Amino acid sequence: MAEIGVSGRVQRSKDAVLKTTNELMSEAGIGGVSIDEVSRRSGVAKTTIYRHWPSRSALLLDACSRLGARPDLPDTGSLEGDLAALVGYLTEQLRSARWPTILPSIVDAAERDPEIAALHARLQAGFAAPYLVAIERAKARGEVPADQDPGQIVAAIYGPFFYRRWFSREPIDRAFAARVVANVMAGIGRA
Amino acid sequence: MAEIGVSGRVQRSKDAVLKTTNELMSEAGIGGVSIDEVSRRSGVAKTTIYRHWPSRSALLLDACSRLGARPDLPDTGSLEGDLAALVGYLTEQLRSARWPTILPSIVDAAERDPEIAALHARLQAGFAAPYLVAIERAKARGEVPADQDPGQIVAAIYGPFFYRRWFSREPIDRAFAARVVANVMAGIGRA
DNA sequence: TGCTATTGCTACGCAACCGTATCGTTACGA
DNA sequence: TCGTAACGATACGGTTGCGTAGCAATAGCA
Repeated sequence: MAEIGVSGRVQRSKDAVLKTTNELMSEAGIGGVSIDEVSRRSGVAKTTIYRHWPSRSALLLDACSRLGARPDLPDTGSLEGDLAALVGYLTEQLRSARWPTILPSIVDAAERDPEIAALHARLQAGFAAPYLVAIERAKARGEVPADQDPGQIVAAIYGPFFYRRWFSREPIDRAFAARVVANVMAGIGRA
Repeated sequence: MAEIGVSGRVQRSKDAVLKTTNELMSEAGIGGVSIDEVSRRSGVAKTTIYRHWPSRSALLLDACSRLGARPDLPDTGSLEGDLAALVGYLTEQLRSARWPTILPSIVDAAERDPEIAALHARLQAGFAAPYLVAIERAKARGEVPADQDPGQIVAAIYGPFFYRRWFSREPIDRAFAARVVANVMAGIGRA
């Protein structure tokens, strides 16, 4: 009987496959990942891969679902402080993390594949969550008018960052981040 | 001698191929376009396609380079008015045009393919241009402080729209558009 | 140590796609 | 009308990828 320990043989194989899959995704996009290549690179036999995932898309789904790293929820006492912290983390992630390279693939696939769309929605919710928490707290403190749409604020923050990262491809530094927050705060002030 | 008229035989073939390529791109993404399928759907023989484009990627490049429709440059006399007009056009495009379906593919490919990256940069410049013109005019009128970074403003506008369209997938209506412009104007006021 | 689940290896069959070659057939301008 | 450029149809070779099968090797628990 194979009572699978946390680092049993199965786990080691799975980990190796998932790691290689992630690397390949960031190098070649989702479309550039093939089981044969994952097998070659990871050293795990193709047969074994198919023993753990029923199909290519199942593996990709699995690998993608492990992407979003959550930031610690900051609680500085003011919305501006919380946003500054969150945005600093985002700036760092966009510079060094691996998911920014992969996300466009997911967005593209989500445009047509409903399964990927569902996955994307989950990731998206994870991204937005800490901002929504910060905004709700600010509302509770009376810092933000109750009729303000939180989604609008989140869009005003993430939007410029994502736009720069994937569309205009301009650099994203602290000055940029600070101005995004300042603009958002100005917009809230006048609501 | 084949003096190619505007609607010669060659042009008809090319047009049919490009049209089909565009349809396929919006249905299946760039990665989902194959020459065989384009040939089947368009009725143009594969051989003929290769007579006009040296390779698959050449065809895709060509098709993608014909994407961005330019809006008329508005000139309402105020930045807010110009932005409202431009943003109204953008809202309409995001709802009904075909390029929003295709652009994620381009963004994804641009992440790795330098040729697509160059194409993407050209498209991007076309998108940003009318906004930059409006901002420059506003600066000339003294409506916007001269030290304001135009790129920052463009990001503050496009960002939320693109974020909603491809990331949060929330609806984009006139109310949303109006609030984006209002936020931007508020941010400029405090610069 | 021995038994069993798990893995590796090799080899398939099948499909899709790229890009080329050949040759007969059409459209169209001179 | 007639000649040539452009096109269509078919076939091909090569590559890559998916997913499966069969069997030998191995690791790890009992």
